[in-house]
Amino acid sequence: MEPLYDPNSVEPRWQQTWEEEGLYAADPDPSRESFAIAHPPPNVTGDLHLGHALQLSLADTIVRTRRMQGYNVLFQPGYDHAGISTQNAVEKHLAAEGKSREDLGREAFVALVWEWLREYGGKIMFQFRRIGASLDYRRERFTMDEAYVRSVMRFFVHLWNKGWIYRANRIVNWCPFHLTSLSDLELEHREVDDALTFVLYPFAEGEGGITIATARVPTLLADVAVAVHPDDARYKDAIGREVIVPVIGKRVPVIGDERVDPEFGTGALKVTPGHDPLDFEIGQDHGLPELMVVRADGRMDGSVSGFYDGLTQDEAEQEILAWLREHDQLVNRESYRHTVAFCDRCKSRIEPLISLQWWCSMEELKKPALEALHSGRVRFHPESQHRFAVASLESAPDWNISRQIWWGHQLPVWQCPSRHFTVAEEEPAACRECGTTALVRETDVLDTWFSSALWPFATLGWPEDTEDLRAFYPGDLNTTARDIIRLWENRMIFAGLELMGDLPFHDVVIHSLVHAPSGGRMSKSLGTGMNPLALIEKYGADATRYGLMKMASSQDVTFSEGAIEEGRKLVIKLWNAARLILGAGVAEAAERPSSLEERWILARLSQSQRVLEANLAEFDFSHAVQELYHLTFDDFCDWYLEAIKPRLGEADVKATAVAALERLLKLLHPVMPHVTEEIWTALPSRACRLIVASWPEAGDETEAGALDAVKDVRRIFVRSGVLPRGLDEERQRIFDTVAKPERQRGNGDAGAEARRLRDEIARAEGMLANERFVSKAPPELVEAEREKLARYRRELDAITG
RNA sequence: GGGCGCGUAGCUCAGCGGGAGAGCGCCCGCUUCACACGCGGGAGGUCGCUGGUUCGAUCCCAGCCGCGCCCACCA
Repeated sequence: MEPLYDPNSVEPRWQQTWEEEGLYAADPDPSRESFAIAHPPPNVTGDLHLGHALQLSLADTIVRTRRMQGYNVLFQPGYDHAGISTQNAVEKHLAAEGKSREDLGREAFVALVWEWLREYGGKIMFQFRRIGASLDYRRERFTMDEAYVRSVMRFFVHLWNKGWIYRANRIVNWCPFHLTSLSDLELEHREVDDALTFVLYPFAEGEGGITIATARVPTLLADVAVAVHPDDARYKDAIGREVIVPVIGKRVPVIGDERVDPEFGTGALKVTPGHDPLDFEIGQDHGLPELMVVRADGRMDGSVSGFYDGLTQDEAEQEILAWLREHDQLVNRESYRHTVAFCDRCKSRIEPLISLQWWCSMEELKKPALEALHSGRVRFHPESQHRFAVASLESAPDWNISRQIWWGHQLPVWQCPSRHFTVAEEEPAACRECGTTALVRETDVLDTWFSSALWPFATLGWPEDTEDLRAFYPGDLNTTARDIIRLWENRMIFAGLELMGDLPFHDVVIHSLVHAPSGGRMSKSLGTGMNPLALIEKYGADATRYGLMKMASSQDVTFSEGAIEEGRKLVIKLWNAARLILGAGVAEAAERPSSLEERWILARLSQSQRVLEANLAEFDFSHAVQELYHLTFDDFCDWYLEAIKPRLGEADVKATAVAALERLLKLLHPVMPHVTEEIWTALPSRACRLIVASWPEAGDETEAGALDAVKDVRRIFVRSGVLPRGLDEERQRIFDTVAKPERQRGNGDAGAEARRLRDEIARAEGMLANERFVSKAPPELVEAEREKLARYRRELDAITG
């Protein structure tokens, strides 16, 4: 074995070998229990970021463990077409050439996206390979594959036939750049400094008027009422009267509505149902019309009001302010900081507009999903996220499934001139109602998450009844970040229950979000991103996997390179330990312990394995990984190897060491697959690749504490410089091999340990002298304290003689 | 405004009712032939603040203070 371990030359070699030898491959095998993870499909135009790397490391660790445990494992890879995101990326490219998608037209633009994807898309799978993710790459799927499109169409038709899809005018979040509606979940809210303008609306009859406060002056052209709280004494008499909207001179009613906050502004609200969600609701309940004065592109529309057609909103605002000043109706204007919605993809300010959209009713879909969540048939980890998933599903509003963009799954809806809808998976020849062949397809595309919802089974061939589906559905686990629980997790759950009649998985791991060292969110645009490939190049994939998993303890975690450095240390340490054991020549692997330390390390391996298995079962990756670190460093290397080093020439000692190393490698493999496989090939007894070797049976742990007494003895010696007396032969030997060098150096602070013991004795005596402690504390605790006291006294005697 | 979470050694984090821990960093000593990518030792914490429960609280409860993320129609 090479003295120096170079992950960059070893790791890619194994990644290639495993894949070429078909060890990642999952094929239906009725003789074995299956274990399936449909890995979250990244954006096809995406790049590997830390979140992916973490997510992959966690899932791959579970996957590799399961594979070794004999399960028929499917780890499903693929991409998402990612609607707006991808369209955006391509449009940016176009913009660089001074073109827009309108210049090309829809068909040419979509063709360009495909072309662009062939060139720039799909890079991320290479990066997935580089981190060692054991996905079945033969099965790569894309949410726009021909077969996948059929699944999506089937889903839509299914929902339509159930009567759950409908069309309705709603106020939507409109992105004036993308010219599409966005769901609430595609927004980003930011604080903005605006002006709050106080405008007088004079009464139509008589003196005076009502002053309203607004942050969006131009929309007053679309006002249809002024609303006040019904109990607001200031305006009690105004309800039922009419006021005149400035500029346009229109008479509108004053209405009472409880949704008006009397504390805000003047307590009077201008009602603009066409441009504000709250106003829309109020308008609906009061039977008011919905007028619009802002166009889809964000500019003013004069067709209704007769004013400012084509002006920007800022220009219109200036015009209106001038008019108000002139007529003495501008009461006040103050600076105002509030949160405003922006498109989370292009950062344009959202326009609330009324638009005709397609919706999917959640009423029936969410019932079985909620039942599954409540009963725990599907469980989110940690528990707090389970509660969040339940709450967000319970309150889930109807799903706006249409988007007015070009890249995506076009709705399978055709309309005839008589406005009949024909919904079908394939293009119909004629209108289902009137038989005309003059059909026009709906131009909207589906929300990206509509297709994502099918990921766990569309990738297996649904709606066909495939062998893959029977073998790998339902799956087992999904790993994701908590920001897409509502977008994706909940939807996969109800889609799976509805279409497959079963859950897509029973466990959902909500992993940590890794923040930049500066504390904030990691994001490329903020310049706080971190490239995992750079880390892999610097430290190796094994170390990076280790480090990321070590960091993944609580819900938000600050990135620390030290954790990865620690992983690197562990890799190197393991490598050198293997060199020591295997360096003396070939030997068989057999557990033939003949001494205390040998029995001890075998017991420790079993004990540690149980801890590891328990940690993984709870998806506690951070502790799992730390257990492995201490097992390897402290116990295996610092104690066991140091103790047996002088006797490694003996056949039985070496055979046992090789056997112990084998078990250690198996436990480490799921976390650091490459270095362990590399060492494994040097073992004399290997019968197959480590990646498919069988997971060990945890054995007897009873000897795990056997060396503790020796460790204590050594500690006492090192600190006091005094050799304890009365060691048995076994301990004396271990003491001589491990602790002796210290004595020869004459290191240690003589008497320090004795002082420490005297302190301990005083503390224990003090506790036992406390009557309330002795009488009220649990008896076993008191007894334990007595035993400690006795032990400290014995240790002190051993030192001082 | 609501939800979730976090404040423990210089840094990143464990521990969560009975003796303050790890890794990194720092200091001291070691080129002992697996590993200086190493070994051994050490310094360094009123466990955010204030109350409460308890014989006992870093740990449980309440209230503050600070920080992060997610969500939200106060115009």
